[in-house]
Amino acid sequence: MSADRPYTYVLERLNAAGLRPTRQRLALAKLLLEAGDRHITAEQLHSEAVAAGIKVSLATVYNTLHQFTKAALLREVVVEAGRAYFDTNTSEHHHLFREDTGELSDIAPSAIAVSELPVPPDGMTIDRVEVIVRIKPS
Amino acid sequence: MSADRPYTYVLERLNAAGLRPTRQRLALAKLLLEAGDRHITAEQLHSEAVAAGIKVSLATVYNTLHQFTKAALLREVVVEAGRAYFDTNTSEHHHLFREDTGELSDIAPSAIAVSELPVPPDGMTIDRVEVIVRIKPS
DNA sequence: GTGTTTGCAAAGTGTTTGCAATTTA
DNA sequence: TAAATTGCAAACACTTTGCAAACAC
Repeated sequence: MSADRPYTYVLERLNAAGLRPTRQRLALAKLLLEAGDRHITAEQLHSEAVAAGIKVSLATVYNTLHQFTKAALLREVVVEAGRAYFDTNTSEHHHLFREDTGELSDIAPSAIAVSELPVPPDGMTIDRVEVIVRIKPS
Repeated sequence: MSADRPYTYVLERLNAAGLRPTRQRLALAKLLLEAGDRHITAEQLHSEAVAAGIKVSLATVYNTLHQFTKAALLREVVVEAGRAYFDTNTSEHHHLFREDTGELSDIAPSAIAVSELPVPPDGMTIDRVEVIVRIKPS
């Protein structure tokens, strides 16, 4: 959410998804989308929101994250069993995951070339291809 | 664990990891490694073991899976938040994941070419590169 | 015998859900 | 006012842990 398109972008997406622009959703969208590309868990976002004085429950944060994901404002990334990360970068790209800290960052799609993808079985289509580069202290 | 190396392989690995070849560990190893490449969750393996008349608790299955992973008999694969899969194929390869059924299968490393990997930050090394091709009904 | 392993049940995580109260259009 | 949304607490699925009994060497 850059300065020159204040809420229009979010409002459009919410509207397209049939979601009312409530106080909580707008506040969370602001936290999520104003600071550039982010990778965040529900707990982290909830803490941030509370710290910022936004009255919102963890349950609503979870609901909102999933609604935003469905509305294409976010993308879910699975790197650790038992923790869901949400990525504000919804364009095609890959991930670098620091196993010691749980820190997740983007890798530009151009930085990794994936070729010769398998042909999916009949009646199936490729939803997406994820590349996760896992790094750890050497 | 093929017919011509009955328990030697498992015994060696357990030994190398300082793990005693107990009834439970040997039985689980047999289930895991005798049937070729498998992708299995702790619950699934526990069910199989119980069905096969092996007396083992779910806690022990979890412990054993992690010990086997540390001993390089298994590899853990993360494809879904909140569920851990263990792969009996420990060599380098990629995965095809059916999002509707949770079914996981291997993709030969030769089937996907990953190039131009990013250089890890200082003091970090690439632990591994995972490619997950997610498919769903079209 | 001594140290390891097991099993149970309890505790822990992260996430989802039911429902009354609140808010939005 | 009608329908959507929220918050709480309870329920959930999966996983880990503490500790006494059982087992391996």
